[in-house]
Amino acid sequence: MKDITPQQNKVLDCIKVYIKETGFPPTRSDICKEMGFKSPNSAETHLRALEKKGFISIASGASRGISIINNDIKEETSSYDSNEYPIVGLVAAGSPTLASENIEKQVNCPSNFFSTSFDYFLRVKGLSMKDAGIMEDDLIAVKKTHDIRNGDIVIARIEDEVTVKYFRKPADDMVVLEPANDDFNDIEINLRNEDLFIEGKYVGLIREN
Amino acid sequence: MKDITPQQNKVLDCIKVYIKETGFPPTRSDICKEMGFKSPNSAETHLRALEKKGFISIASGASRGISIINNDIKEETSSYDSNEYPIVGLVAAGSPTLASENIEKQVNCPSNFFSTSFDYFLRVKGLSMKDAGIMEDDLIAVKKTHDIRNGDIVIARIEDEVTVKYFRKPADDMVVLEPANDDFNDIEINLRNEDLFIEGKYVGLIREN
DNA sequence: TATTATACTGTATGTATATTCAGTATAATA
DNA sequence: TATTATACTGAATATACATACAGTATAATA
Repeated sequence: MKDITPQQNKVLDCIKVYIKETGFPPTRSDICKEMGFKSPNSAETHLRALEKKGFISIASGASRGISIINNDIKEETSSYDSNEYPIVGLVAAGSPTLASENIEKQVNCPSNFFSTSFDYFLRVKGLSMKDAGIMEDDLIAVKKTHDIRNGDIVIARIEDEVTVKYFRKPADDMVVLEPANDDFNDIEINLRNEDLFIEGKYVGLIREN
Repeated sequence: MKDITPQQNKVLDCIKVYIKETGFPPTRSDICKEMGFKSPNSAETHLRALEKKGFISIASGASRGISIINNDIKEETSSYDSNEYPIVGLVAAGSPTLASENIEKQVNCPSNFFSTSFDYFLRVKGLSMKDAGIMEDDLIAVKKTHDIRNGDIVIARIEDEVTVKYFRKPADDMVVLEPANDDFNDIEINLRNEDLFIEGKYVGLIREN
């Protein structure tokens, strides 16, 4: 993308405004009216410059054949910084895959809703994290990551069993998954014998009453 | 909005696709190519019908002057049905007013985020509702209402003290506010002697970790 | 110093395009 | 049964539009 001149930027803006207001691009003549030009060729040369620099494309022969080339990545994510996030059911057994059959529904949520970004929601089953304020049917926001520290609440999978627990690693070959409920016992995993997969990290919670 | 015929719907779709692909609306002739018509008047009459029924508007005299009229309410409410909601700090004493000095910040949140609509977020202080999974610093979504049932979690104010508790009304002149934590005691209010104001009802919760 | 990019006015022209008019035919409504 | 809406073909035409050509002027590059 080459540098745009202030005047070319004005023309580009005027095109964008025109499209927003009418639903279709302006003619050379329309641009002249907006910009105060007296010759359609003024618009034409600006359009050719904008095309050359990659800001627009011009359909040859077609009237109003201007289309804005959107290479502004910010634009797409900043204005409506909301996304559809899948809710995955935490079934007693099985990996919480994002395959459509496991997705309860999609919810709209601002992507900066929690200070940490996240990838999906998991519906909690069971009360093993009750004392951490995580109750049955709560939705926890999960960030897919392997950057886990002691004390983090993680979504872990042992064989086919998915669980939400506190993470602690007392030794290189050992992980302890601790519930936040006295009625449950710690899960000790010897990494030499057993397989442990960390699906992600708990970064936030949503509950509906 | 009148009924659209299947053929008119096809034409409308083809216009939408054309705009999506090119960035500008089609001519009558373009529509003919897409739809297989042999006369531009076929497109013209469909356009007039679509205009009459309110699906598009046609700019007279302009080439490619078709614009899609978006009266799809679903579209508007599902995509960007988001609002700014204030976060009010639950101070140990004082009403959680929406006056700006009490507003921690505004957060963007889809207004249909919880199945029940709500008016503001309250930042929780203390652990009196711990066993209900409401922890210190959680944000609870509050709906201003006086429609309270036994067992609802309410935001109540006694004199200048605001608190979140289970609501129970064993008699006409008595209200019991019950914590969800054995370390705390029930609050009994005799409505004849004491003033109780119900600020609203707890309808949802958000926690950030 | 010559060249190129920017920034315009002004005129001209072929064609792209909207739009009207004249028909034909079918199904739905009053 | 008459009327209206739908769904087309086919031709004609005024004009909306892109686009090229001929200039003028200034600032930036090579």
